[in-house]
Amino acid sequence: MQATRRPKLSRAEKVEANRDALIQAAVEVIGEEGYFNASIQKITQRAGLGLGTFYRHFETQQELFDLLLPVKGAELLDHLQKAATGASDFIEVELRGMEAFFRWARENPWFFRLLHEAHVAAPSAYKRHIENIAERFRRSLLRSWEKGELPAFEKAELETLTYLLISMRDYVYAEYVARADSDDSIADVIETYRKLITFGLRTSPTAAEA
Amino acid sequence: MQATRRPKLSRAEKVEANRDALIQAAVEVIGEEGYFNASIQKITQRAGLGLGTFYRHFETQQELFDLLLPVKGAELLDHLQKAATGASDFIEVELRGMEAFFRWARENPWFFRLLHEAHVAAPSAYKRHIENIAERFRRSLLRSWEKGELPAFEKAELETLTYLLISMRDYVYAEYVARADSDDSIADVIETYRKLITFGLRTSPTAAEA
Amino acid sequence: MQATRRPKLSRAEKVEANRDALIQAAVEVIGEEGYFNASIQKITQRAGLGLGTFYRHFETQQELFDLLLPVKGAELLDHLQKAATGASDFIEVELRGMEAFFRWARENPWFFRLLHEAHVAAPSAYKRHIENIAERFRRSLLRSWEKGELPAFEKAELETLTYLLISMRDYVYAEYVARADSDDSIADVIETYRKLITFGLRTSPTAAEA
Amino acid sequence: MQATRRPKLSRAEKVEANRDALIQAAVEVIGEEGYFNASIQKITQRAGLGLGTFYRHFETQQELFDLLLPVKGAELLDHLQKAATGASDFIEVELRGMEAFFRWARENPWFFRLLHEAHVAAPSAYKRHIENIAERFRRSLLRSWEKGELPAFEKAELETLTYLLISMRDYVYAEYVARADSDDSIADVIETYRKLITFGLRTSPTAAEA
DNA sequence: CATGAATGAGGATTCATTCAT
DNA sequence: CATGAATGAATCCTCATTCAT
Repeated sequence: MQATRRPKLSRAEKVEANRDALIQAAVEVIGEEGYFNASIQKITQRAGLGLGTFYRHFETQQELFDLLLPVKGAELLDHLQKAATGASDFIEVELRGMEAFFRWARENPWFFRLLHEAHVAAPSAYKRHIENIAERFRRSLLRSWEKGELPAFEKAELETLTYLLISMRDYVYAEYVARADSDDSIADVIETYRKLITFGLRTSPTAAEA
Repeated sequence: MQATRRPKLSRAEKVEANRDALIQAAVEVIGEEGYFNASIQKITQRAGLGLGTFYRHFETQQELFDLLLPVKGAELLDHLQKAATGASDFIEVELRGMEAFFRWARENPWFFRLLHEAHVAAPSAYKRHIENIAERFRRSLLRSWEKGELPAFEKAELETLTYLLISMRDYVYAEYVARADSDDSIADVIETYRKLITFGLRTSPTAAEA
Repeated sequence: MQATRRPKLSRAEKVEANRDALIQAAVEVIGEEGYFNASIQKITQRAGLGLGTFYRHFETQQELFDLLLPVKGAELLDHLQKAATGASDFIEVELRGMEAFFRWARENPWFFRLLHEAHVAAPSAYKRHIENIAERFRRSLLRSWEKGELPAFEKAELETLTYLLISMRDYVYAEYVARADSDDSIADVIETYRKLITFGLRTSPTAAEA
Repeated sequence: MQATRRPKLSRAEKVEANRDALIQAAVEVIGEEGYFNASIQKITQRAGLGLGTFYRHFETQQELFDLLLPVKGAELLDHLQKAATGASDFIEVELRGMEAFFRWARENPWFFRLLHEAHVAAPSAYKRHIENIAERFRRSLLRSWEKGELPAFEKAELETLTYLLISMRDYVYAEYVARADSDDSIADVIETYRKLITFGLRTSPTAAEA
């Protein structure tokens, strides 16, 4: 808010700012061209820094790549955390989180490429990120299960359920990005998702809710 | 030493054989080391051919990469086609297909890496492959829907349903690969999957089936 | 002598010729600028070849550096071999070899830098080369010793003698290079060397020869 | 904690101390890793100073490198000076100097690498150092010659003799370093050296001494 | 004077692609 | 058609040096 803080940056703050600039630049370059084409040249150029500066902050290119998803993923999860508070049951939590994610993804369009290519370009980071997500999901599912919200499943099945739901969600997210223009159609996708996780394929809602 | 039919290869057949050898070699190298490390050197070496021969069959490396998933994916789909015949409803078709896939994946361990890295390394091929799969899925779902097997959903929702189910299935497949050793645990994963798509999260099976 | 053999170079001969060109180019660049400044860029440029061609012949820059002294050293030793034949005693062998070396060094001015910097830049090659030289020296000394030409020394001392003589010779060589212009002064250096190894410091020639 | 004289350092003394620390650090780093790997980073780190401080004392890295051998060589020569006093003839001076050097080299193990790599990394310093050594040698030889100790040589030959003897001595030194463990074998090397410079190759000691 | 963050020139190496044989 | 030698653009990384604090 205070517009004129710029000259107040101390030495250490500038270092930190450069590091952040490099991370943000990397994230954007990867979003546009993929990990493979994200040369250090391109990253430092976009950050407005000299090539050599990169190596004052990261030992290797891979070190940075392995950092991006954890850092940016944590920012995302923090953001989603807030959105979910106050939801009554698991499905509501899930659908609210989805909406919050959509808003966030609109501002951070590089995120999907960063995430998906990490599977190949930064596998350990990818696993860590998925595990972070799964962890929250798992806890959320467990709470619901303990309240009796998941009558069809045994406790031991929650683990598998976690990953099945994450997989679907990932698809819905991808669709969201693909159809970023039309808010209508994405609403339909969410609704179909809601029905599938609520009632499954076979049961007619009316029968089940009866 | 055994002459075994070698001289029977006509000129054109030899060309075809070399092309196939390159495709198979590529698929194996990628399975072991990923697209990024699948240099043309390595591919031609494994195919037992000269480096330059590659360019007799493919204009660029990317052209081959873009070919692999469609070619190998089609082989897979042919294989699965047969397994599904005779199934009575959608869920049975799906579960039978899964089993058939597991058998096939055991013999073609390179497939998952080929598939997943294609998302990054050969995006157009990836999309085409997903589209091929979706096409069959969609038709299968439509048939079921027409028979009234999916009472909760409208016709327009089948498209979304297709991708949601593919996403989950992909996860189950990945789990299968990860746990290649233990057949037990994978059966549990399938069972959870079956319940989720059959009844959803909320409904207790007994209630629904009643 | 036959001026028009050039087009007769077979495929394999051209490869060999390129390899030789790289070695010769390296040797010259090192002679002029030292190992440290002998970048692959410079070497391939002087050889009239593309940068990448280097790596078809040598795995790394160090591999080439480790090759140079052995290769060129062997050429030198072959050259000296011939010059020594027919000499009667050790000292005559030594002095004749020196002259032959001087003639060779005039045509191969890069040799000294190649040799001396190898101590730092290619230590293993350096050791091998010194050992090659020592080997011949040692044998030559032993033959003389067996003929009673070295009355002051026991057999066990020949090893040390070998290296002491090599050290001095190296200096005389270095002087030769430094004074490449004047043939007179180098003759004086040789003469002083001859007297030192013949009579030592203390003995007057006349007394000893009496 | 112990205040030991630290506060006594004046401004100028502190500057001097830093400069000395850099020189000593450089000498040690070079002794361990060679000139080529003696980055300014490493040198300043070992000196316990900031990287930039280097440039308060030396204009360039090369300037420091060119300083080291002269500085440390002078320290060595001062040390040897004392050892030689009282020797009666040239050969005794020489052998006493050798022993003194061995003792010094044991405490300053970095010296040989500093010296030998200087030939490549700091050629002008190398020449200056050799010249310093030669200067003392030359004077020593001249004194002996004037006393008639070198009957076989004319005055003009002393120059060459100087360098021949330095060369051999250098070899004996190198051997000393290589065999740092065994005092016996080094004594044998010295003895062979003594005989060579005393009697030459041809003369039997008894005959000559008769 | 001391510091260390920033810089970018320079160098080794890889690999898709071309082309003469 | 098959081959593999030659090519050079592109990339990562190092490190001496500069300069603002």
